[in-house]
Amino acid sequence: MTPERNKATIFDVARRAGVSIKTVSRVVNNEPNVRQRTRDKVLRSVQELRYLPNAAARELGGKRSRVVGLIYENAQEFSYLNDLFNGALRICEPAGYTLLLRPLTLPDPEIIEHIRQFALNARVEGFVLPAPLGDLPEVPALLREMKIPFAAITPREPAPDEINILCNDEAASFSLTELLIDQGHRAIGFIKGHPDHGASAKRFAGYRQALKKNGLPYSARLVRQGYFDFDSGQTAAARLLDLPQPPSAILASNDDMAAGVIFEARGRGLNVPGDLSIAGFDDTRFSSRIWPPLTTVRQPIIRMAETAAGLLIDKLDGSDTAKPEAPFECEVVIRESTASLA
Amino acid sequence: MTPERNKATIFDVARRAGVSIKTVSRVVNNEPNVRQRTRDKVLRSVQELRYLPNAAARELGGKRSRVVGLIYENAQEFSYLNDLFNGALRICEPAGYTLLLRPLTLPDPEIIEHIRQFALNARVEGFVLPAPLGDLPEVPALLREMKIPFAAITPREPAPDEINILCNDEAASFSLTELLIDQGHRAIGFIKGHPDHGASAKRFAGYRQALKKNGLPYSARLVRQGYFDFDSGQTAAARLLDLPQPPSAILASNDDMAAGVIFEARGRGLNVPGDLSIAGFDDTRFSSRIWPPLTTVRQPIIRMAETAAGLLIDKLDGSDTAKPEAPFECEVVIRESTASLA
DNA sequence: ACTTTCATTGACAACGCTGTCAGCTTGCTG
DNA sequence: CAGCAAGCTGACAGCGTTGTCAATGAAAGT
Repeated sequence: MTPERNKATIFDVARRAGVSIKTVSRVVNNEPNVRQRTRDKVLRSVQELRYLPNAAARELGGKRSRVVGLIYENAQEFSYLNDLFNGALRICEPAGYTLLLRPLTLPDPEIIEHIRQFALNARVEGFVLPAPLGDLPEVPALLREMKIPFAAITPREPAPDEINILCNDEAASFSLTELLIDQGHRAIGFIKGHPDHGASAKRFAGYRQALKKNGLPYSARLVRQGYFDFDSGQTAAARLLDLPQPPSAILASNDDMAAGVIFEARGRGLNVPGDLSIAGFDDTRFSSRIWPPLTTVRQPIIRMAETAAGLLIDKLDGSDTAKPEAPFECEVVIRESTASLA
Repeated sequence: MTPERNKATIFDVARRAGVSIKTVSRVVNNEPNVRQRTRDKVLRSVQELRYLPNAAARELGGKRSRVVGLIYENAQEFSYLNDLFNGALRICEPAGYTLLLRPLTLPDPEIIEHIRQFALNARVEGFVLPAPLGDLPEVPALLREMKIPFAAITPREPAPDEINILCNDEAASFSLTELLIDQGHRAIGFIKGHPDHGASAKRFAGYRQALKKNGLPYSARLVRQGYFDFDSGQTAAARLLDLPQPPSAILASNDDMAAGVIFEARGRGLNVPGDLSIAGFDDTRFSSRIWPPLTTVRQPIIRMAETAAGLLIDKLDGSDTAKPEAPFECEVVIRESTASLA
């Protein structure tokens, strides 16, 4: 347990293994054309000396920084960001990549310049690009111009030649709406998400399809525009509840807005779910911690982030297995904010 | 608007300015002993070429990585982490430092090894060490052994020779308790925080002092151990409310637990704050989004993180102005979860 | 056995910066 | 005006890798 500082260089390893530094380099980088016996010798030497390649020298010599950037909209739900980061980190770290975060505040007229500076300063080799950044046309455009590959997480429209991580938002929204219909609800309010997010349109589409399939009329009066934040959810709910014939259930495009709906309902003395059923999307940290706990949809964000980072690294490492991923499955989580119509 | 890639090296700058690369290096690093005229010439050349020093070369040549590490307990409240990161980043980025995050899951018998590996792999020059990591004795011990300076945020006991960022937890807890007393509450329940957090003891101390100063008896029956998570808050609340003479107000040592208290109270059909006043600590994202919105205490975490990062960088840069910081002020935020006793 | 080919290995020059140290200026002292 | 210190500047050697290319060894074909 000597507290020895990381000291050994490639020369030490080479000498101990009786080979040249170049051979050590080959082994460490998993390059071909090294005899198995030589490889073993070197690996043993590496282990014994606890050799760790010097990242700075590696970058200077070889042009590869092994830095993956994760840019995100700062207004995003924290638990989403946390999952995103943890998932990506779980892949990057063991693969010897550094994961760098960069929050962005939208709207930002200079966003392109910010990203460009970040990419340059941090020598980012590839980006993980979560929604809604992948939906802003200028961001993918910039990255393509800079020839930096990226993995987009739930982009509005998947870019060919790039990595795309999708999930079946639409199907989940469909299921959630059907759940409410099955519970006897006929007038189901819907609060749309932020128009800049690709997910918004998909969730709305799922809602409409479920109505259609179940023979319920679509009424524009029951649909309000929201922006994924608490306040817009509350406002939209107020307007829905002010209708002469208010809905008996409200489906919000995310949990923050659903929390706003609950807030508004309780403020009016309404009983949830007795007087009003409420459902959301995302299963954020507090979805199960508010009263009543929220019926919602859970995305496997950690796994999506892992996959994004994994495919990105594969691409950076050149082991290009370019197989399009199947969409991830969202899961409806039924809690107590929804109930059968009395 | 040429999309020119970052190309210029120190040689290009030197040639254009008609000086040696060493002089450019001096100017870029703000070293002394450069005539003002020369400095200007170089700076102009730097600007014209949009010169950006190559970080890898800098580290390799100079032994300085300019990496600041932020390690944290993964179970921490997301909004706390988010503020922490944003605050630190706001200082690190313009100062030319890279801020690297590393979540840690506690308890972890190998935590020391994990931190050591991270420090070595990422060549971390200094750490920002938020609670509760600063309270684990082995963590500061390791960093001292590795001779890596750190800035501890709200550690249980400030380490001399290190940077300590404090806040007046105790005074805030005192104020919050007095608020309840002023509202007429006499039986005030208290839910302690996780014993590993230094803040827990301070918050508890403030509670006791307020009782004492106002001539109220301290009753151990009204105090329960919690662990900063929702469930422990709910459990503790259940036991307090089961008492033959339950409290009319409950003070939880953080908002997660306070949310648990609300959850439990509502589950029992209690009216908040009519039948039970509830207050928390931290002012997390959902404190104002649950019903009723929570009376709580807000720490200026962003500013604390900024200060931590700033002082740390000063230390790393050698501009050692070693002035002990005054504690930051917490602010009591009064919302609707507390009310006067009828 | 004698090429030819390909797998394996090594020597050495980058990579772009900082540290060291020596040399040149300048300004001041006596 | 010599002498000296302090201020300023530059030449050059690393720093620890990877890329290039040449050298060597082994396998395969004739």
